[in-house]
Amino acid sequence: MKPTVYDIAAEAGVSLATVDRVLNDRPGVRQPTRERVRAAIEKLGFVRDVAAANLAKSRVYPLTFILPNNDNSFMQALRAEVEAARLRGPTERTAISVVTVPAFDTEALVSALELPLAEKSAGIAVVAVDDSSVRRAVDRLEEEGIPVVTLVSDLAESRRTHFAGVDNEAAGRTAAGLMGRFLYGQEGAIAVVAGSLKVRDHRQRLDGFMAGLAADCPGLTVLPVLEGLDEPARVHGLVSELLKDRPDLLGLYSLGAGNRGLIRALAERQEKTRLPVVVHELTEHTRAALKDGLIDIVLNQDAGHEVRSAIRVLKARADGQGVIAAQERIRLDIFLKDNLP
Amino acid sequence: MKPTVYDIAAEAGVSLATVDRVLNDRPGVRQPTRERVRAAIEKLGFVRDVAAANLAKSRVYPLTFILPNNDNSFMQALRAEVEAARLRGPTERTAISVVTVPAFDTEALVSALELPLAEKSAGIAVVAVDDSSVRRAVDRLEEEGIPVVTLVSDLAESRRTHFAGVDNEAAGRTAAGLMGRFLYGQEGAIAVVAGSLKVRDHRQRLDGFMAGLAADCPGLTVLPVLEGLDEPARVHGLVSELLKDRPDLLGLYSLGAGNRGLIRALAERQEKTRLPVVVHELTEHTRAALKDGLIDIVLNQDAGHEVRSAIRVLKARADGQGVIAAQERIRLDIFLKDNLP
DNA sequence: CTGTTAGCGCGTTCAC
DNA sequence: GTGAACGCGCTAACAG
Repeated sequence: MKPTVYDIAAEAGVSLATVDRVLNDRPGVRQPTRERVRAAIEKLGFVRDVAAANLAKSRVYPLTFILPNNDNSFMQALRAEVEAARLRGPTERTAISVVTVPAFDTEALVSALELPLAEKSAGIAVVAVDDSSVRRAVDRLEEEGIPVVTLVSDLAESRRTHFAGVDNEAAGRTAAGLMGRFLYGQEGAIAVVAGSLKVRDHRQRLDGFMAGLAADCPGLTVLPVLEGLDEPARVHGLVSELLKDRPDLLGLYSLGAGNRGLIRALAERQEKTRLPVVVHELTEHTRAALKDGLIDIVLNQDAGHEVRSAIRVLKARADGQGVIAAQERIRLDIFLKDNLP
Repeated sequence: MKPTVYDIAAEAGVSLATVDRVLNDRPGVRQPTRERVRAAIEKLGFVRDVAAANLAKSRVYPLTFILPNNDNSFMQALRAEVEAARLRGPTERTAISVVTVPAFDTEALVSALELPLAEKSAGIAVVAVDDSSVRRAVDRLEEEGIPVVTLVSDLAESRRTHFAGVDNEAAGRTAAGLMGRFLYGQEGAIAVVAGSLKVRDHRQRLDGFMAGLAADCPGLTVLPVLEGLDEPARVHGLVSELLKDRPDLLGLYSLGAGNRGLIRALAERQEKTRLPVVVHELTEHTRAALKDGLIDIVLNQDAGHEVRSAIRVLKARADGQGVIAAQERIRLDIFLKDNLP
């Protein structure tokens, strides 16, 4: 039989309450007594039943998700996943509240991270904007003992507990690796479309892509990066022009959003020569374009996994438990038309 | 406040025990009473607290994993993951027992699936061999109410509750899609190395590969399949010979195990021409070969995810709960040297 | 058929 | 400092 607190109490010759105090690191126990209890726990191999503890405490984990109000498909999907998780709250003992802030608005983000708001939470998940004021706000929360998980976009050098997102530099390198193999031996130019290079994940993807290309594909050069601001119309304009101006283009890597515009431009393209295209995020539009053969590869991060992972990590941190590291690693999904979910 | 069984009892004007009987579909309640309770549950939006129920029942889920004794890296990893899950048992209320059977031995598998053994289990996970006697054994267990999850390798047309593994046909198609893009426009032969085509997953991968190639790559043909029986030495011999005989070979797809031998043969290869290689399963050896540039792509299934998923599904089925479908989908991981975990 | 009651393993007042 | 006793939401005997 698994030992319980009773067994510990008996073994240590103390009462339940004392065992409980030691278990939860609360004051009111003399050092020697504390040691005796510790020894008993060790000796019997006691592992506390978190479910029972939560029942006794009627514990719910009040969690706060701070999300930007971007309206691209990915952020919509992310918000939908958070909402789905919120609805599962009763079953999972979570009470999730969602705070929406204007995209890329550092000040708004910082005030959402202010202590008074956060204090009611057992943990916070935030799509970070990489800025020193945000970093300070996050660090302060961690110092106060409120665990923070960055979601999708990380915060460099901060004390956040965990990052639930993909390695964007690796994503860029992977795009380069694929592109290089698709265009093996050829010489010429590749175009890159980004949302904005002020956003950390886009920057990282670009860095990874450039590094990968430089290392493995001597013949390929990259045209000046087009910034489409993640807006379909703008992306459409930029890419249309590009395709017209550079009929010799060898490949295209889109590392931001707004791919609806890119796909439209590709569909309108006149030349029927081969043009390998790699984009990010699986949406209704990129899925269709993949099937139609307009694009070759979609690199994706699973928003559902990211949200569920953030919740698991926050809950675990909230009561000092460990997590299964491999389970919390967000992978870079690579989709061809052949392995769509 | 979330309604509890007490609230239901009060609302329906019955006692706790009656509510409990209705909740658990146990006999001893007249139809009208049953209806009243049902109505109360509906009205108050009661959701039962599984954790509390499990606590009251001191429930543990006795789970049985039936695994083959193959000694290739993947099966070793799978067994290690099951062992890790077994050790987590106390925390997750599971009691996992492992039964090891000789690989590809249908009879041994069937007797492991016999009722007497299975009866002590709340659920069974099995690496299936696709055979009608196995199917019958599995179907009988399901009829008896013991949920069965197939792991890694599925059982066609059976009643198993769930398959925790990748879509192998999609994997084959994906290999073809990548190979076709790597070799765009070229004409010539590709070689395929399998373990044994008697194994369902290998067969499916091959079918997918052939179909994909036929559909998208008119210039590429496939040489007669080499069967390496998943043994490194044998694979080494076959591939060495192949590379010698066919210096014009365009690409190589290895859909089985024993890749240690394949990698050795590649390392010994004289010609320095390009030879795209796609293999399955990320192991110590394939990882190293990926880094060294001997192989280009590793298609992988995450054994840890498969095991954890099987456990979640079996637990959920055991008490009639649902699962988050997206979470239980085992994806095909595609690794380049650039996105290794 | 239905109701009463005592736990499951743990946390938390309160007294002592 | 320490302990006894009750309750969290639910199940399982045992009565009635």
